[in-house]
Amino acid sequence: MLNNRISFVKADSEQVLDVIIAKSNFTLYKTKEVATGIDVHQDFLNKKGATKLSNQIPIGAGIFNLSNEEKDNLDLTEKETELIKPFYSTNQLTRYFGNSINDTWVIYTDSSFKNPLTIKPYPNIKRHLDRFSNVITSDNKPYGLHRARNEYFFKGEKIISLRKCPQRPTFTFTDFDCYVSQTFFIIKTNRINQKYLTALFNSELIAFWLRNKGKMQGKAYQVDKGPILEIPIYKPDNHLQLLFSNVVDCILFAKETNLEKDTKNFESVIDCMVFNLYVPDHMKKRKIDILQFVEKDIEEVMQGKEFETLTDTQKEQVITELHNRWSDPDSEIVKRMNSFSEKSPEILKPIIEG
DNA sequence: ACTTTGACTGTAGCATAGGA
DNA sequence: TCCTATGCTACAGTCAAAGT
Repeated sequence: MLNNRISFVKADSEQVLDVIIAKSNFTLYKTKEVATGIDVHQDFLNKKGATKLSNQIPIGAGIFNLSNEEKDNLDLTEKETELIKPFYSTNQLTRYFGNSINDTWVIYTDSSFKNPLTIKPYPNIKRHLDRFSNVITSDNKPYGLHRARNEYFFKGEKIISLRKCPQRPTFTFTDFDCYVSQTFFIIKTNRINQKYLTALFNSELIAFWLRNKGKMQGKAYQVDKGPILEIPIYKPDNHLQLLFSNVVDCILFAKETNLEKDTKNFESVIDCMVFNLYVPDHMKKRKIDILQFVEKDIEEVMQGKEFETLTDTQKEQVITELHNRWSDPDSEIVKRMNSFSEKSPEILKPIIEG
């Protein structure tokens, strides 16, 4: 019992969870595809540290993290700039969308910087860190981060997962270099469409699973590595992954361009598409399956093209048109979505209302 | 030697009490 | 009645013990 989580699950929910788990056909690799963020230890000077340094340096001064201004003031050489990486927090990383414009940087020194000789080609960074040497507690001091992690995870396409989510699980798709602290986990895989996976993880169905089978801290989701690895992932065929990916593209573009601040409509459709993936026969029998209608709408509106290949104007048109269709109370999709609880009291209702 | 995670600390924002 | 002080809570961020 010692290392197992205890969960208290209502009887009707238990049955639904069994259905979800039975659908799982994909598992993330424990070390190759999921990792925690950087353990910086001293990001900015805190009160205790300032006292230790005889209050010669103000509280809040950057140590391993730097503001734009602090970074500029260091007058770094080109070589030194290679060590400075863009650092992101919850300010930039939201559900689905991450803003690539960062306001904080990290001096990304790995464990090789435990050897003081390694810092030689970086004199300005050395001078900066030397000012704080008395407060740096890193295993890799004087110049290395405590845990730099495998840099592979911070680069390119990946999903950033917020560890503590007060409202609902928060997964961010990013395609730019993105260095984060252990506030986050990083999921990076090429075995499944990562935009599809972002949609799935952000969905109501997975939130339901995490509430019951994951870890909670009061009302907050604590999405640790264990729960991430145990999420019952269903990997559909490429065609369906692409369908989800196109809807995610709409959300990302809308959030990026502030086209439509509220993308809740698209997110709800994704929630329902996920239901359809996990209990297709059940929904079809009750005439509340929606995937076929979503597919038809997307095909009509995008005329068989991929979202990413459209011009910005076309993208805007696509989003407006889909939004119109998916918020029209007379459309088949919306009618079906609104009748889930009534038509499926034994499966969908516990998820939606649980 | 490195990773995970429970528990701790700090703090923003809100509510309430108390004083002018 | 209004303003300020204080307390409370929820969330965010930090750290080091325990685990691998």
